[in-house]
Amino acid sequence: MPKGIPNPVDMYGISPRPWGFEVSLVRNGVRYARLFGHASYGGPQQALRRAQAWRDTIVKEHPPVARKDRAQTLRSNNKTGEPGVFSRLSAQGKPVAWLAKTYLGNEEILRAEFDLADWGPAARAHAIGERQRQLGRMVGLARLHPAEEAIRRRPPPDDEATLPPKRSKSEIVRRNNTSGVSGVQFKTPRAGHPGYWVAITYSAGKGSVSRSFSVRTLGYEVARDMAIAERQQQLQAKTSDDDA
DNA sequence: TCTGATCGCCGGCTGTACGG
DNA sequence: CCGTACAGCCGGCGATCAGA
Repeated sequence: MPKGIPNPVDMYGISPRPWGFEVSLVRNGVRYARLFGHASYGGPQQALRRAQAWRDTIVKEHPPVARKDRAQTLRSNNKTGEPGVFSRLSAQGKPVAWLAKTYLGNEEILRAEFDLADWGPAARAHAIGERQRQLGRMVGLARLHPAEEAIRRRPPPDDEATLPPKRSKSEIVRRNNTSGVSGVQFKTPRAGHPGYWVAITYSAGKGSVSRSFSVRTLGYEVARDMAIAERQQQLQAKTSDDDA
């Protein structure tokens, strides 16, 4: 998707990633971003639905500013101190008239001009008053994306609870995992060796703890099951340490 | 110990709206 | 018609973590 062109409605604020989806929205200069990995949310479809649900809550919690408010913020290039009010100069650089201008939409731009020749020094005040009347016709919120308003009106989905909860990193079985259990590996140090099962768990700042279960003494199945049970214990020790 | 995957964070680029 | 601000989209960097 090229830059600047809005995403399709379903994908508003959502960028596909090789590993999942990224949601990124900006409201009033504040950025709201979160990542939804395939692995963490139980597959591409579930990750996308989680991403869309989170995007929708952000859209609902942070509606765009009212167009009327936005139109009244003073810009850095404003010279008159009054948004939407400016003067027209003659070829010699002398003020000829005061103008009030308000952009209501593509087809409707309000303009009023107060010539100094007709109004004298009151022309500026008239332009300011006219600008206020013009703002009275400006309604609605700033348009951010074709999908934005529809999302804000949409009721929350009722099936969100049926989606699987987010999994922690240690629960994720990686694509290159060969045992089917994260943190559990089967190792054969050399040809002819019957091999052994290893349970290994990493904790930040404390390094890894691991324990091996020999196939020669326990048998393949028992060694594997014991390694899986050991991994469970390692995860429990890790999370209880985190709580402490 | 090395390598690769996940993912949090940040900033650049660009289109649109709007003032001048 | 041009300049500016804002917001969306995109991509990179680096930390964390687990597999090899």
